[in-house]
Amino acid sequence: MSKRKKNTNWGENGFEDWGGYMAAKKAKLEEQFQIIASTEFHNASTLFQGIAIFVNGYTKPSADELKRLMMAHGGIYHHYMRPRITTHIIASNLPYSKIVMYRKSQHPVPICKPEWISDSLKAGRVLDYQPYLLYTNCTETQPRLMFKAGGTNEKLTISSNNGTKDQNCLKSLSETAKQSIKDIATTLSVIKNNKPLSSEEILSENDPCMLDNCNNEEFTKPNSVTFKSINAARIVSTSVANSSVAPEPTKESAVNQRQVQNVQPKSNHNISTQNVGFLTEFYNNSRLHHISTMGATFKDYINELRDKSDGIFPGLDRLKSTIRKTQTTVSPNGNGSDSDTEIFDVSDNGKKSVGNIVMHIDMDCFFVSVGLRNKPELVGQPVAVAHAKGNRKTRVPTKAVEGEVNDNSEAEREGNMEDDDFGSMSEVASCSYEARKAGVKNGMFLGQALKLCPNLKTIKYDFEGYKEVSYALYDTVASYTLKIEAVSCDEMYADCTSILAETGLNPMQFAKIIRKEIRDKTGCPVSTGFGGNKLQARLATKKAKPDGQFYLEQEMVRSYIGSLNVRDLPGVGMSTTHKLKGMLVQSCAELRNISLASLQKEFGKKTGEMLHNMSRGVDNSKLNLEHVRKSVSAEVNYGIRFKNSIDAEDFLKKLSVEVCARMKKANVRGRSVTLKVMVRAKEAPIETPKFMGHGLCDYYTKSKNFIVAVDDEVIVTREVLALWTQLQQKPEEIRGIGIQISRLESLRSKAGTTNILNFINKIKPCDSENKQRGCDENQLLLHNIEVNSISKKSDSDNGKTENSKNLTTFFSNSVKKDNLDRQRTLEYPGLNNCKIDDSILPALPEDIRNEILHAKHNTVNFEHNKEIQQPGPSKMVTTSKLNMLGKTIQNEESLASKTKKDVCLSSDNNVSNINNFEERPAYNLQNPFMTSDHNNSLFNVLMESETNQETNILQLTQDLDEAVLAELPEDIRNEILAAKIIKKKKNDKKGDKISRPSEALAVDETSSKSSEPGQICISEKKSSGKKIQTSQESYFRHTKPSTSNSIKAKLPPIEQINMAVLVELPEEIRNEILNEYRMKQQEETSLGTKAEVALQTEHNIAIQNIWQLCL
DNA sequence: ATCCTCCCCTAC
DNA sequence: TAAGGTAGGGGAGGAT
Ligand SMILES: Nc1ccn([C@H]2C[C@H](O)[C@@H](COP(=O)(O)OP(=O)(O)OP(=O)(O)O)O2)c(=O)n1
Ligand SMILES: [Mg+2]
Ligand SMILES: [Mg+2]
Repeated sequence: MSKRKKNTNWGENGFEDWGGYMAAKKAKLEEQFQIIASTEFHNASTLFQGIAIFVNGYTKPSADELKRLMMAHGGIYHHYMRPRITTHIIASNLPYSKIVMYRKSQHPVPICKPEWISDSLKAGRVLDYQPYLLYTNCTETQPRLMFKAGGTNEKLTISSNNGTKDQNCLKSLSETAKQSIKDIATTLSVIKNNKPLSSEEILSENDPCMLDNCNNEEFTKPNSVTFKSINAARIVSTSVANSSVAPEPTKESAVNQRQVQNVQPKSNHNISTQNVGFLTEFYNNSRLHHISTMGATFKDYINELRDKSDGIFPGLDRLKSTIRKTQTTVSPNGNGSDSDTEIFDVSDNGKKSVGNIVMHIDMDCFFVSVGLRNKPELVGQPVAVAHAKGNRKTRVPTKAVEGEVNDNSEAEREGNMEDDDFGSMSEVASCSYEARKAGVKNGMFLGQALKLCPNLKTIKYDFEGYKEVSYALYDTVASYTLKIEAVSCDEMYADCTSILAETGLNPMQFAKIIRKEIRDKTGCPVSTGFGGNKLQARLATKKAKPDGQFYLEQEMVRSYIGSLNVRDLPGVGMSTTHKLKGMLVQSCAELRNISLASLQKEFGKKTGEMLHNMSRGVDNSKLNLEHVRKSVSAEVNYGIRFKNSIDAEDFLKKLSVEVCARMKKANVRGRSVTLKVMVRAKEAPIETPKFMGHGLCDYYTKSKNFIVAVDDEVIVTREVLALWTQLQQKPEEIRGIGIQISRLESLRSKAGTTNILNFINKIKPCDSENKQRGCDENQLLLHNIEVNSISKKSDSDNGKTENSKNLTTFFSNSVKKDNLDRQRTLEYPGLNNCKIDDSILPALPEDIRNEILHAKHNTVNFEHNKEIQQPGPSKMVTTSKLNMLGKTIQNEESLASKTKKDVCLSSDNNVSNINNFEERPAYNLQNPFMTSDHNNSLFNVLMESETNQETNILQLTQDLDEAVLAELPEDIRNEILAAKIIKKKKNDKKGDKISRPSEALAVDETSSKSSEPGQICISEKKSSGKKIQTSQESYFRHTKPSTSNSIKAKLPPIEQINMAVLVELPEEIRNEILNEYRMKQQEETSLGTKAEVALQTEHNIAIQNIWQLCL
């Protein structure tokens, strides 16, 4: 087992600052979102008027869906329990402790199953909730746990009360099942200890047993109270053979099998992609996923509140009236000694009318504070939130864990851990201020944290709790103002200028009030900072913490900020700090001594200026009040272990579906998809230091553009799989996968391309080039080549980033390992430098082999050879042509070959696009081989294509379906569409009647079943691809087939035409299309069929309106 | 100049 | 064991 690389790069105590890693990624929300019905809300129903629900925990339908249902039918949805306001709690499963809690609350409300909502909806009236009460007869509808005992392999299974067996239970218990375990355990625990356990703890406590075999040491712990309790609770234990345990035994990876041998009974953690429910399980447990999605949630939430705002701010109004009352009762000279009245003493304020006042507010050690709400005994102690308990090094689990807290001081950990052995590699999400005194920091490995603070207690996550507290936080602030910029789930900026002006309070007074309010509502401490701008406010918060407040007044700005370390400045992280250190700058005061010019030279124009300004407390940025999302992504870099490409593709599909679900949820579509894979670095061990982590990796990205914004999972999945194919990575080496969608367009009218203004604005004034292209059918072939790029970087555990060259993974995978160490770089297509072992050639696919052989014989020097010899500053290696080949050049990275690493292949390297993706025959057929002018073999292929070009084009356009179109570069696609219109027009003139929707504008007839109308996906690639196109253009310029003249096409309904398509068209063509529709509309109008064009979505209505304007 | 793409860096 | 995600700002360097 290799050790983590030391963080030699970053002196200081660097490690904790990196948290041990570079940022990594994950993705995925509950698959439950897929069950969301596409409920339409056109008719304002008042079915649920007067009902205000709070959804607790996992439900089906999901909380999200319930929220939609309530809002659509006149009900109210509360994000957290609001005594006296919430009328019903909705839950499918609730831990006993929570039920008790709710029942003993001052204003108990019924706890109903979500079916009450859905059934009421079905019935069209609000049904009596009595039959839907949760736990009136507890086990009635709950699954029952079947604990299979005996033998060495014990598995939990569940059987629901109707007797059907959960097929997946062996691998991963359903949410409800887990909940049931919690419930029972909680109940019994309450009975035994007279003290309820939190659901998180119980679940976590039992997780290893639930998800794994039950020979887990955890299970044999003498004090495994909860588990024994469960056993006592009619949970049947039965023995299950391994083979029957794993529905897909073939999915056991080598790694897992090894583990199976080491750890005696077979491991069946739902912790890698080898397991069925992995994605959900992972996301359910990923703190980073949770804080990310919660961050997005609250940004949206603020937008939503602002949209719906009636301009009334209850909190502010209440405050104002309180102040008025106080003013009348308290003497105006403000000598009241009582703090409560002092707060409202406004008499001294207002004299110094400062400018804007920004408040920054941030919960103190958020996760810990939330977790400690019901563990008062731990307040004041060093506490950390982490998944593990820090017992990794404990040989004998002698320690009795009383469910709740893990007191590590009593744990018997192995004595001296090596310097770079951190013990538990579970990460500390948040730690209390007591722990911070010992040097513990957020993001640190638990093992290291324990070294610094042996008394550290760990507590479990409570994601539901975080969300509730966050909502309370946001609602509270939002009751004073909506000039809020959400930063994260525990943090925001608010412009308090008007609040302070209206109330007459000074910042500290207001801080006291709002902090108290938040603390009362949430039970968690919160700190606030005030200043003249965001920067000052945030730095003030730093001083305020913990549980405090601070107003950084102008006269203090300079001295206060000067005393700070540069690292304290927001935006200054490890890298910047390190660079500054090299400039002998440590404090902000020292930073001020560096000239603006120097800073800009070192860090770039804007960053330099930022540093310059920040060191002086200057920050001109405004609060970002209207947040607009620019990308949607999902990635997982944990637990990724593929045994074969089926595994990999399977996961890619799931992840694709996930990003699509996120797009839909965010009401956006994207025009670009990027696949990122993390690949085990050659020198990295197969088994990562961190359990199921990604370890030291290289990573590759590859992207594709669509012509029209897309959120269809079929399209996205297909493209992602195509990208995956092209990346040509060994599935076994993959350690992380990410899919990002960018170039978003909002489906809400905002500023997408569906807006007529954008439509018009986007029309390029100079379309001469467009015309030229529109007429040049040769481009069809020329452009029909995917030009993608692959980039690679190295990612190391210690966060140090080493850039490396691109790799032809194909070769890297094929070539003998020994050769890999040498720089048998395939400098493509300058293959004269290639050091490919000839012995591998026979193993290559014929076409590739031929290509290589041809290339090798070609000794012409390419321009890029010069570039290769120059150590350029570019760390990026663009390998467009190679990608098209489906291969990447692999330049073996070595630290010694820094210059080689910086090779930048010029983009006139060409490559054929050998893409065997079986679902796209037409595409493959039409893909010419691309080549440099010097590459004869490829040249010939190209010429061959060219020979039949005209025919091909016609075939292409005739047989075109969406799948094919999807693959085409944007330009080509436009041309095809345009050509079809033209053709159609010609045909029409000959007598063909225009009629109904058809394939013409690409809304495929063949795949419309799976994809939404108007979604057209087109692959394209710019940047490096452009050069290729250019060279090809010159190549084909001599051939100029007439525009298609035998294309049959019908006019699709207006609503199926996406504006984005039209926008891209040359004006000439666009006008023709518009004319067509004018004609059509006249026809339809005269026929009275116009009404048939019933548009259902807002989107389409918008489009229709646009058309009304156009026509 | 200004755009675009592919990154790196940062924050929570 | 362990759950290393996600979004945005901006720089480099090439295309226009
Ligand atoms: N590396 C990190 C940093 C933060 N978080 C989570 C847990 C934190 O509680 C929450 C909020 O982050 P903060 O930066 O606000 O940190 P805390 O709230 O924990 O402490 P502070 O009092 O410094 O705000 O985000 C995390 O999981 N991993
Ligand atoms: Mg915080
Ligand atoms: Mg925070």
